Amino acid sequence: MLSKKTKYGIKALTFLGRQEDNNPVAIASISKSENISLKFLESILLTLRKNGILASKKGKGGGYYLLKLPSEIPMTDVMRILEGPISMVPCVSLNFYEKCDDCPDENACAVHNLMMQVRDNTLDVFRNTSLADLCNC
Amino acid sequence: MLSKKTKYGIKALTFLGRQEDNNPVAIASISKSENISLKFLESILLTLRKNGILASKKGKGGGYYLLKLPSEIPMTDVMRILEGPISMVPCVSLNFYEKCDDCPDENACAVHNLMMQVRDNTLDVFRNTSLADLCNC
DNA sequence: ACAAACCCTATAGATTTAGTAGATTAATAA
DNA sequence: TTATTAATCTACTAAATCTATAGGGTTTGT
Repeated sequence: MLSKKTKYGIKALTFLGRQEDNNPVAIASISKSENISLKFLESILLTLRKNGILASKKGKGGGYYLLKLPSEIPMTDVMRILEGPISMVPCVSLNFYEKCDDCPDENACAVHNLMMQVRDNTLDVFRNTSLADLCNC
Repeated sequence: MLSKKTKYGIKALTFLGRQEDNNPVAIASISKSENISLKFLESILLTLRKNGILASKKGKGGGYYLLKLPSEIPMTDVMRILEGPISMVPCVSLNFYEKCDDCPDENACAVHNLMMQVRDNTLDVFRNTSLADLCNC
């Protein structure tokens, strides 16, 4: 299941991507528009900023804005930052690999081989989708 | 992330599917072979039985066995029983649909549309894979 | 009698989803 | 220059839910 953190994060990014200019938008403004708990959204935007997706401006007239063009933000990046690994098991993860302790041989593991396929398909979707694609729908 | 419940369940099913005959196999036997906590496995096999995948026999020589041929058990069924919905958000789920309370219009929701694609791809994998496929690897 | 599944309860730990309180920074008005 | 206000930032807390077991007793078939 997708966490609300990720869901809200994507919605916030889409909201920012749909702005005409790229001026800072206050958290409260996004929070109201997208029905997201303000303080929760605050922490989500913070992690997006720390990971190079967003930038922020403090003080009056401040807020968050995109660091790149929506077309230059692939959903793989967003998903990995917010949700973590894209694969359903660590033993097939590209960026978060971890060996299973209960599994003597990965290549003989039914779960491993099945989840490889799922990962490949899911990865294809995220790789071929940028934030810009989400903004136009 | 795939829960251990699902992972163990698939491993147990694969183990059963690889048996030459379809005689009952004791939980303890599966537990040892696949390195799965006995009591946890117990509850997993129980839900698989209640959902028509497995049958059981009590007493001496008893255990669990498959109700159908491995080739007749699609992974969609297994996943839905053990893991629940295949989609990452309830609002794109076929079998576990639920409306989002924060979302006024599903068709305009970026998350919704993205997750539809992911669901379709994942579903394809599970639909085209039966337990028999997992047993041969 | 024994061996096996069955069933019920509890629980420690992790994760998720926030809420609360206050500090810091920057623009603006007096 | 100073005060005010609007905003982000930081840290702590907390409720709720989920996960992965563990324990113990019951029932049923051989």
